[in-house]
Amino acid sequence: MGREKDAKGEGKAKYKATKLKRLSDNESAGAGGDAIKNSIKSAKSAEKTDSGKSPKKVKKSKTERHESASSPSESVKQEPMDDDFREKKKGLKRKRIKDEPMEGPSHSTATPSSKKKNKRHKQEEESDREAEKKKSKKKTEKVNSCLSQMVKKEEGEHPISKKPKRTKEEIEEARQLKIKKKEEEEQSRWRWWEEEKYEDGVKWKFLEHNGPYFPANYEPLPDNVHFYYNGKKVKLSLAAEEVALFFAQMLDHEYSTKKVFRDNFFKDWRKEMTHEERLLIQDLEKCDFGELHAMHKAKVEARKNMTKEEKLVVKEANQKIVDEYGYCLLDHHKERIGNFKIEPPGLFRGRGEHPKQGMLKKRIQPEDVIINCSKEGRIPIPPAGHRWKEVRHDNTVTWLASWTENIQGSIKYIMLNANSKLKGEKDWEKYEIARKLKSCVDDIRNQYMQDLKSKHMGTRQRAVALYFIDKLALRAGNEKEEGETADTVGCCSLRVEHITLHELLDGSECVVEFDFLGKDCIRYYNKVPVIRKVFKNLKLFLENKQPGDELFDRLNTSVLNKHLSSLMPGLTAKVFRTYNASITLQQQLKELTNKADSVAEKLLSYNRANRAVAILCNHQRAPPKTFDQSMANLQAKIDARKEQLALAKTELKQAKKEAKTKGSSDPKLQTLVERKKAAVKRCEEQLLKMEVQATDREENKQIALGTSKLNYLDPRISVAWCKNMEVLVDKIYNKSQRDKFAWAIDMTEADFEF
DNA sequence: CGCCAAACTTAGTAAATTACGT
DNA sequence: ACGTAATTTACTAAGTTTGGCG
Repeated sequence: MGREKDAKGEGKAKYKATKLKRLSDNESAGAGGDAIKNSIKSAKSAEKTDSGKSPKKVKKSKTERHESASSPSESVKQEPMDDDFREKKKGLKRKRIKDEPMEGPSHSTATPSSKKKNKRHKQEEESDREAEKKKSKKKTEKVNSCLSQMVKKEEGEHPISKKPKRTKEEIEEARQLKIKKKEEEEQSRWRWWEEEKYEDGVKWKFLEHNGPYFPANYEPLPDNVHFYYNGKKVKLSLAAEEVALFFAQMLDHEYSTKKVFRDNFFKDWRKEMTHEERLLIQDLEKCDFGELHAMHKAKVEARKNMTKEEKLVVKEANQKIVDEYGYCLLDHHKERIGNFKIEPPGLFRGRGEHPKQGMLKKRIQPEDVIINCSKEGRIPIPPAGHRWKEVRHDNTVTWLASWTENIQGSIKYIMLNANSKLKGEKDWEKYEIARKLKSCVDDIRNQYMQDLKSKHMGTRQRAVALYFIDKLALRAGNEKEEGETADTVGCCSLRVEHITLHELLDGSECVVEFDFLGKDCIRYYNKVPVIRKVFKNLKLFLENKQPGDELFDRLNTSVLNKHLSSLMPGLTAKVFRTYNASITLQQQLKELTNKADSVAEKLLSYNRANRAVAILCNHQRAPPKTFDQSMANLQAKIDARKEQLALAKTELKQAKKEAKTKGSSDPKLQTLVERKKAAVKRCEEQLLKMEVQATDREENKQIALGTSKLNYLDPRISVAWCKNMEVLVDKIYNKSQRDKFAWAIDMTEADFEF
């Protein structure tokens, strides 16, 4: 699929370096920390979608924010490092822990884990290798018989006795079962982090799966549902009807009213029509999808109103699909697949002002799909009457199947779940690289501070960009093809129109005001005091440029990353995000939590530390639909509780008075006093808890914590914190997060330092 | 070396499920 | 027991980085 590439390079105003200014500031660089002090009310783009070319369109409705004028010089505190992760990525071998107690260069923290592991898993103490073999055999069988087992299991239990309330024993039994299941799961978990890594690019030795799951074929409309054109009933061909229904289903959505969306849809829809249909249907405005829309709504409603039994049937059917297609066998271990379903056809909805919104995302056929698996072992069977596009056996990649999507012409992959070895190992490695950056970040910062004074314009641009990436955790910012995607930028692709320089703003000198749309059209708005050298460079970069010109005209991500990797193997722009996120969490946790706090308070602090990171990384969310409502509810509850507390207090006083006057010897009165005291205390605690909750929720209104938790924060920091603070890991990680971070939970001791 | 396809991570939102208060 | 709110999972778009090729 040829993507047309055209006149984009044209506009690059190549900037001639003017004379070099000697700048005299010598503040040191520093990152991460500052942003935290920013007020929580970060600006979610009011006009998330307003991305147009016109300069500064976005800029109007900024929430006034007063940045703390914290000097950028307070750099992140450095901890002594025991880590010496130094060899090149490629030759990385992980030592088998039990065999050789590991002075392994790369994963210093694995050592403590081995100790613990020995403690915890005495049962498996037969020779490691033997156990391995046994396990894998068992697993293989398990995979095959998995479905039947599951069915059996359910039958075995008390088939959830219809309505009758369950007896205490039954509840207890269920609980026991849960515990048992949990243990079983723990037992069968693949502890890949204790195994040796494969050489170089090899990702697996054996891979077997059932191929992707295809969405059901299109069901034609029932006879009583019609499409009308220009007021006349029109029976559409199957293909055209399917696409019409896609549109009808979106009629409630705002974007079905957008011009670009409608135009794209109509154009693509017409491509699906027969010649006759195309002749007839020329104007979208004359199309009446009313009955299709109504049918869809009725279906949704019906689904909602299904009885318990019906829902159970659906659930079981889904489970069956998961059992059959949701797992693969990778090097003798059963692994969950992340996205085993082929994406169903529909109308493309990009984010923000996407030029391709509304285009038809086509149905994928087996003939479009490439399968990747072992040569030996079963090869997935394509759906009846079909064949695969290709079957290949490439063990240097991690995907099981792929296809090319028709909107952008990019490849989509079917890959493993986050709790798999392949994903986990990579994740671990990511954090090790970030920790390595910790050990040399000072040098790198000194270097780019020097480079700010370089006589080469390119070098200075690189230095300023790096300063932003480090201090503000901006993304690298690849260039994008105009017209293919929404107009968003990152660091290297910033344009003149995205920053405003203020010699003096809100009492701070040298303030850079950023306002641009980043990934997913999320607005980045920030006013940041920078060091003078950076400020002066920026002024220089802006000279003789138009708002639409690139700020860093001598720089792109590839230049930047090449430079970075020369400073430290494995270093790229995004490592700074990981590093600054993780180091910020660690530092904030240290600052905010006390061992003496209650669990609720500790968790609030954890959330706050997490939030500091989310703010740094600009992870936003739409305020929940019901936010104001639920906030009001909570407030009402707090008020009610306050009243109750007041009442309890007067009662206590009353009781005390009585106890005093009517002879303090009366034990009944004494216990009454005690009881009232307890009530007051309980009330106070509950009130505090709710107030804490309210604070937490309010502060979180438009901040998304999940993204940083899942992708930027070294889980070992959190696990170590839990150990130190005696907080259950379950309190901060839910089930799937615990699965994803199983490696960290298993290997991390309380003394872990990022 | 620049360009582009490939591969993989990161991202927000919608749907589904579970928890919770009445 | 039931309806609502909160949480979790599913989904897939949108980034970054690498490496091969002309």
